[in-house]
Amino acid sequence: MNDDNFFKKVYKVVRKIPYGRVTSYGAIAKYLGAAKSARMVGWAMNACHLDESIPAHRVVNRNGILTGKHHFNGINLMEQLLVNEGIRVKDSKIINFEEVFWNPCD
DNA sequence: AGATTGACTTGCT
DNA sequence: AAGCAAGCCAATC
Repeated sequence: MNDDNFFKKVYKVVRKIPYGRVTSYGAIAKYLGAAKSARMVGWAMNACHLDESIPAHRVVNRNGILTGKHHFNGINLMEQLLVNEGIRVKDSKIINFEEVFWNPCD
């Protein structure tokens, strides 16, 4: 595979997230075989600003909370995007998280 | 070069 | 039930 780096793998998975769906850092990390490396997923997202094709707003923590919204252009942007995709977000938290959750293994 | 932080998660007490 | 600690790897100070 051309994705030798953890980051590359993360990017690939995140890019595969379907519209109107979200996933969690742990789910991605776990899918990559490093369940404890959820932080690295976050780091990858931090660098995702270099790649506009990565829907980082569709990646939240396992609680469905938009923990990384502070890293976006605007505090509301992330929440706005999710709501725009039909995801019910309230106070930086996804209401129907289980409904919109997307498992990379699927 | 060593220490600290960071968009997290899981497990034990 | 709630709080604290450890683990992951890379980047920054």
